[in-house]
Amino acid sequence: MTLSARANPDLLATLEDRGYRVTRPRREVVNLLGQKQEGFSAEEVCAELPGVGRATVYRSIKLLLEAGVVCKLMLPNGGQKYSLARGEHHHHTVCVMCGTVGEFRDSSVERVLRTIGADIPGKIVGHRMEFYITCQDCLDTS
Amino acid sequence: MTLSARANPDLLATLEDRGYRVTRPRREVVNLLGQKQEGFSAEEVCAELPGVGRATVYRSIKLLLEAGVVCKLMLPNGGQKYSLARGEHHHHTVCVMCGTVGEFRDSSVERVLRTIGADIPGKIVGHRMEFYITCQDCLDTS
DNA sequence: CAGAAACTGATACAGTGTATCATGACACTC
DNA sequence: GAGTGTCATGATACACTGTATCAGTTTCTG
Ligand SMILES: [Zn+2]
Ligand SMILES: [Zn+2]
Ligand SMILES: [Zn+2]
Ligand SMILES: [Zn+2]
Repeated sequence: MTLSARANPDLLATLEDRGYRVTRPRREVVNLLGQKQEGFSAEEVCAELPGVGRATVYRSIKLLLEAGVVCKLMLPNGGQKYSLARGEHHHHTVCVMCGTVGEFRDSSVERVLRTIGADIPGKIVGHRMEFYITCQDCLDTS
Repeated sequence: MTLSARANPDLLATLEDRGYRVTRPRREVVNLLGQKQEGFSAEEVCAELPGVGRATVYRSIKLLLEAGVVCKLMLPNGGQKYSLARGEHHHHTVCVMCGTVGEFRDSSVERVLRTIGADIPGKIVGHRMEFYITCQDCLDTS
């Protein structure tokens, strides 16, 4: 298994490559996300970018999601967070105490998932997997 | 892997055992859910039970969730559905076309997940996993 | 049957995301 | 560098799912 740490992709270039215009609001969103090492919520981004409309923040995140450079995480309570996708297919851990997001890759999971997928009737179009944890910091603090 | 098919638990008895009162609204909710073989949304239940208040429907589903006899599913778009939990730990498939929910168990996944969990710093408190599919019916129809 | 405790449901609220649409900014050509 | 078509913005309103409140009702226990 790989606990990740790798360089951020150039989010702005990703948008440009996909034919979207480079605008001030998009630059601001993308710059902010580029700093964020942990997961973030859309509202959090809105709050930190008062110069960018809420709708635009949501739209930008959606574009980045579709481009595959941002991923969406589901929390146990139904909430959602986002996280930069640095590189290849991976999955996430979320601390249920503090919300910190981690990332990991594991080829054996993917292999098992492929095996299961072969037994499921119909066509697999994707999968989701998250670990809910109490992170070391939260364990230490309590 | 096991593609499931098994008897429904007695939902009402589950609530009773947990010290909750047996009331008409709860009976109605529980009876309806007992029929539902596929996933369902909370609003769908509300619509089918005009004699039960919306809040009560949500509250009842929450109690059944906590009791572990109902599970929550996350859809790719962030939506949520629920499904009866017939028996032991399992995971779900959701058709992205028609929304039909399936269920499967697989011990090798769980084994791999335990292995990964051992490498993740912190304490694992749960996990989530869903397959998104296009089901056979939807494939046939298109 | 009486009383305490739990439950209900109408309503209002909260959180997250989307639709609308008039206005403004971008990129490209000349 | 100005002109122009198209795309993007953001204020607002809306949609959806779930929760908080609270007066009034039902259930259970004794
Ligand atoms: Zn995977
Ligand atoms: Zn933590
Ligand atoms: Zn289907
Ligand atoms: Zn599992």
